[in-house]
Amino acid sequence: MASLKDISKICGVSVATVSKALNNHTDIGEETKEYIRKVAKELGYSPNSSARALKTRRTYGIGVLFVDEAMSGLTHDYFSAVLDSFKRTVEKFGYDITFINCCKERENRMSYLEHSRYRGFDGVVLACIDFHDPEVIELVQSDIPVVTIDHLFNDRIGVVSDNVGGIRGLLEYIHSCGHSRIAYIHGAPSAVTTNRLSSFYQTAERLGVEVPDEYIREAAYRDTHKTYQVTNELLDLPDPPTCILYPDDFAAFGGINAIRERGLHIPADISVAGYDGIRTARHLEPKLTTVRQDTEQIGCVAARQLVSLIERPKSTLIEHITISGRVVEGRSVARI
Amino acid sequence: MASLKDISKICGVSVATVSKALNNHTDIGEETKEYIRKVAKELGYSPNSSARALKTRRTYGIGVLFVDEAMSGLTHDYFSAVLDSFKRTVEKFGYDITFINCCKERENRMSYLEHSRYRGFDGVVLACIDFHDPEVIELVQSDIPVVTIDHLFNDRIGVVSDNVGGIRGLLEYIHSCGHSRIAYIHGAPSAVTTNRLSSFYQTAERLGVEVPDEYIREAAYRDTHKTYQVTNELLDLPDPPTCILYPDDFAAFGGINAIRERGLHIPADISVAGYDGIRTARHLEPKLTTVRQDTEQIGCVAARQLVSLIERPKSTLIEHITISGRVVEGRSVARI
DNA sequence: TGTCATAACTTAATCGTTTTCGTAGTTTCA
DNA sequence: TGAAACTACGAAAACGATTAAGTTATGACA
Repeated sequence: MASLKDISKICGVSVATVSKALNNHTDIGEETKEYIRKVAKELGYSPNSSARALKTRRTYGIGVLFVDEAMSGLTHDYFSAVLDSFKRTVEKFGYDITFINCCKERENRMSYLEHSRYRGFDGVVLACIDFHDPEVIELVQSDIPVVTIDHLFNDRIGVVSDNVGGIRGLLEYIHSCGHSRIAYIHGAPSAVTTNRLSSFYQTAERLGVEVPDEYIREAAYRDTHKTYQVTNELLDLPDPPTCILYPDDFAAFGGINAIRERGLHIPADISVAGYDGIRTARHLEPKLTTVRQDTEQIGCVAARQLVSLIERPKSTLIEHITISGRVVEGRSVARI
Repeated sequence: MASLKDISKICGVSVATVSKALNNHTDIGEETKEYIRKVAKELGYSPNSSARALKTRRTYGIGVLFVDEAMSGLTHDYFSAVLDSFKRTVEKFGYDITFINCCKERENRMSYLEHSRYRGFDGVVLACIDFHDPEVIELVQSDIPVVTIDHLFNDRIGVVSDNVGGIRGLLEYIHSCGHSRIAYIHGAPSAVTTNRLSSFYQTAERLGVEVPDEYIREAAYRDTHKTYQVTNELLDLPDPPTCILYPDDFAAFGGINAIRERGLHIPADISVAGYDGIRTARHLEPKLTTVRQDTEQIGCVAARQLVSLIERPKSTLIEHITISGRVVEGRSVARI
């Protein structure tokens, strides 16, 4: 409530002096500063970020855009972990995060870019979204500093999980366990999916593992119903796989349920593997063999890159950064 | 980038006219409005929320404060579900949410209240936090509209899950399955814990279920290690329980692992129940018997109350609202 | 002693909006 | 026909902060 003007009146100095004193400029006397700080504290003064932003054109606000096909919102295990790390990191630099409004139903809503301009975000981070959406493209191509997660644009900074390496490692591990009939239920088409899928084929070929077409099935990320269904289809094949890879850990639960409903046991009768390494999967039986994505690192690196891009645009390299995950050996893949 | 001034120059009218035209005031001619709107669109005009906030003293921003003892941040299943619902609801009313900085390690950080004033939040929502923290109290007692979740203050709006009814229903169900040696591993002391615990004792007494002191143990919410340990203690008792209640679903996983390590089966050898009804628990085996909290409703009601408090302070009742959950019958409690 | 640098302020403009209070010009109506 | 009422717009002040440029007073130095 108290403003610089209030303090200036009490202290008998100009508003400018108060501003400079509180911002610790060098051209204000030490005792004056002390006095002003004391009065400011007494009045419970708190700066007004709106006024400051208006003048300095910096809000210290970062916009977060996240939409996944399943509309999980904040309940998305992988994203919420990345975001939490991102948040903690930018907060260290004095930034706050605000969500870019993504409900497309409102009449008279703003586009992502309009919303970002309205709020004056210093930068935005995009994750898990439909990167073909014209509104997303518009935002990415704008002059607002942007970092994308899990999708790359030519001339923008992007942080991706090492999907190629992840699938490679996972497949190598499964192969080393003695499996050669390996199915892959993958997620809906996207850059991530493409990378994982081609890594799957490539690695399989290198290992000499044959991949029949009917072993490759499309489902969707975080969709337990689809994986439940597709798993049943795979199990009904005349020559069913001995191991099934799922789009992610959560989606794997759907497959696991399908398997168990048939009275089959994991991994005795069939092996399964997930992807992500979500927290919950670490505490469950059978402990899921999966690729743990380094969400902490992804969020942190994305944050540092974005802050750097905002504060030192000239000296910030526009690069694509890959964060490697690691294969987590659970108990869901049998050695045969 | 374009401002009202830019538009006013091109249109040959005053800035005031442009402002009023774009805000659809009645004292501007229809054709003038049309023209101004057209030019605004051509220039890609977007209002500046900072300037608007400075003048109107309304940011349409809502602060979110959330800290739990396990520092789960956004990865907290229960909270993230509530928050997601809260977010969707306030967005419908034109508000955006921003996190109140909660990392207490920074030198020179702002208190929760200072941060809220700095950002000029129109209101704040508090959840799952340590309500004894002086900073939290300071924020709650301030003049900023506030809604608390899962904790009640006398003269503030609060939305709580019906913990008393939840535990009652759960215990009644378990009792109806034939159990009478029921242990309760509860969370760390808090209002929520107190309610659940007293409901447990009350219901047990009404049902004629005896509760030895050694059946009531303290662990912590979302802490699988503690529940793992305490579960072992319970199982080592000369007269172990036939059913164990856990602080929440996630914490239950720790107990489940302890049980399984002893070669015991759920629910054949021992029954367990959780609390929360988190998404993941719906897809797991054994499907956990639990109390599903209505996170959708909690978030939505909290949001509506807060918006009402902001926009119609006089006519908004300061009330405590209880949202009831429901017992979800899984397969983790045996009928004996 | 006069000049000049330095320290410690102040003045005033500005950021982009909103809003109150005018003020012309036009219409209505007795 | 003249007063009253409208219509459509403009002038200007404010919101709270920052900052470039200007202004004193003081001390240093040749």
